[in-house]
Amino acid sequence: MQRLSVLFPTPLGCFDYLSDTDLTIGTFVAAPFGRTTQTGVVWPTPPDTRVPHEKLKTVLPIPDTPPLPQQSLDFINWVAKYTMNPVGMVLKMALLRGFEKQSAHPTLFPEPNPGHGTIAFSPEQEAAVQALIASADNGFNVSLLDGVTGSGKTEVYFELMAHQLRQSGQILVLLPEIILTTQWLTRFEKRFGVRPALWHSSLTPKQRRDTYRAVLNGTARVVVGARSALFLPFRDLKLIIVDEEHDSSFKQEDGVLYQARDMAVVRAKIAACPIVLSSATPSIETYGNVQTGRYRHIVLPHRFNAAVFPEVHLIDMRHRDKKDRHFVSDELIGEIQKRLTQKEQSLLFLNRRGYAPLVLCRACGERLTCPHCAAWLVEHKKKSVLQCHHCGYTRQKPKNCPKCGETDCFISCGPGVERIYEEVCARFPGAHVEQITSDTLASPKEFEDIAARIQSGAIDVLIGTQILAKGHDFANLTLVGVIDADMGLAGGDLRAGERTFQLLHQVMGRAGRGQKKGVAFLQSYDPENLIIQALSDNDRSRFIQAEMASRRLLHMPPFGKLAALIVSGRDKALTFETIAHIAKKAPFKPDFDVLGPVPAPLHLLKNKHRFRLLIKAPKEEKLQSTLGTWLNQCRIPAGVDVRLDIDPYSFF
DNA sequence: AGCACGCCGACT
DNA sequence: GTCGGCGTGCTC
Repeated sequence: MQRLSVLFPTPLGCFDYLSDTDLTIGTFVAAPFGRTTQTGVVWPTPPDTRVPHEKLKTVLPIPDTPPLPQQSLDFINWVAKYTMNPVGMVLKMALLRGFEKQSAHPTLFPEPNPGHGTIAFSPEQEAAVQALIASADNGFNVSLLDGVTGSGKTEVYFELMAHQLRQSGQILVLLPEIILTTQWLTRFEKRFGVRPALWHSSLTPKQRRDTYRAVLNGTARVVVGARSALFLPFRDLKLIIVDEEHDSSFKQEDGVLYQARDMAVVRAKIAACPIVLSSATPSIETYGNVQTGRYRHIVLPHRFNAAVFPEVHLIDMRHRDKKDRHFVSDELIGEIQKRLTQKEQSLLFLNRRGYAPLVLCRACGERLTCPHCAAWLVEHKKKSVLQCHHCGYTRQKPKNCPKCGETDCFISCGPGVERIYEEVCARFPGAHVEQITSDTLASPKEFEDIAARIQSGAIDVLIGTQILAKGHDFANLTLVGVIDADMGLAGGDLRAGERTFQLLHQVMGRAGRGQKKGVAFLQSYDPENLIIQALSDNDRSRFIQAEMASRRLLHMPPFGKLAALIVSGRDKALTFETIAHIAKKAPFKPDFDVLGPVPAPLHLLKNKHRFRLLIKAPKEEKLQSTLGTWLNQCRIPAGVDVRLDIDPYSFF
């Protein structure tokens, strides 16, 4: 009888069990746990001899299932330590509920053929390909593939994938969920003759199971997925690609908080394989790693087919007639008119769902807010409701003001996509106008349908949120209008400038992807702002230099480390007491700054009061161990939740 | 994390 | 008189 440690996908840590047969580390087992049987994994932690032998129960291995590879175990342990989460919670991300049973007719994943649809490269692309291939067999190394929109980055990394496919092993491609679209897959299929294995949120349970198994037994050679694909149990990983590496959706914002792009680099290191980060607007962190020489820089400076980045025009909204109630300026209206005449398409971008972000009483000024969050209710005219975008709370628009009782007194303030839609429809009654946001689209299928209609020319003006910013090229789209370029800059968190630059750059790049030249317009109330200026001059290096300089000055990433501590609870006083107590016990060290406590910008979320600390430390600081020792000295009362966000991206 | 047991308020 | 709220205790 062998005594062994078993880890479950729970925050509990390892439990000791017995086994009749010798089980290797990583074996999946069915273990009696309490009154149920749970699936766990034989873990390399030494068994705890203090647990008396007679308490131990016996596990059985799950039949016909290869063990979790050692590299997966190492990765899970590493991520747990780095993000300061229980190992079991990280294991939970690497397990698939219900994978134990096998499909009667499992989907097979055909081998992608590296020689299928080879294409001719520009000299620039060829050089990039050669540079990547030259170090492909040198074990772990990181390359930034840095190329403007339309420069052919995808084809370049496809070629590296082909090189790897001619040898052995598996390849992981991470994409932001939103660009896992037919268009990307079509390109893959053209190049490799088959579809890759996919991993994203709308797979069916069977697809999930089959894919998980195929990754585990090595028959899936190429897996393309959103961030969670990083935790799939690859048995022989030989290459990782992270496309759109700057994309903020790589940061997981609930449960275990992690940055998939950074963890992908760690995963590659564990696999001793190369990793390529690809972007037209690299993140400041990645750029920092290029400057220090940790990452190699491979540049594709030109658009393919001689297409150029659209000419950008700033529209200064400060000089408008005060009586003008429209949100789309006359200049932009004129440009749309031109496109309609020329039978070309226009895209208006506004990163705000609904009709109006705020509804207030004309009589007393009362703002309608969510009863569970410190947030305004957003008016949705189409569904004729008011909605909280943070917790989903929905209500009808009241007849009377809850404060002063006045009847029919509400005014809608500010624009959302629906309102721009209404305005454009009113201005161009004959045009085909369509709005696209996450709440007008029920499924990826619906998005494909709309994309096909855009492609066919059935739509003249598109109005949408960031769902439109990436993934699809529309050849006849020649005008992009950004309704509120300053929107993301408000609030001023650490990455506001970076996010705005990346998002708007990407949106503007949608114009002129075909043969015709594109134009972009930025409506701004702050046209002298450095970010807006860099965008309008299409001057990325100016933006990067300014951002780097300010981060260096403030000891912010990548020049220092950052962590956020968020304390939340139903009882406001108790929650504040807890964070005050934690703040008081903060270690005193040179350059170790604890800022706060402050109420979180969303100080009430889902009926929980929230306070924050921001921790700033030098780059050399062993942040996790310092935080661990510190928090171990703090008593956390029941009903209060303390979370750590290492390398935070959001500050709400 | 789940899921039990265990004591105090509003309903048939 | 019950149904059910969530407080704390346990899982090898």
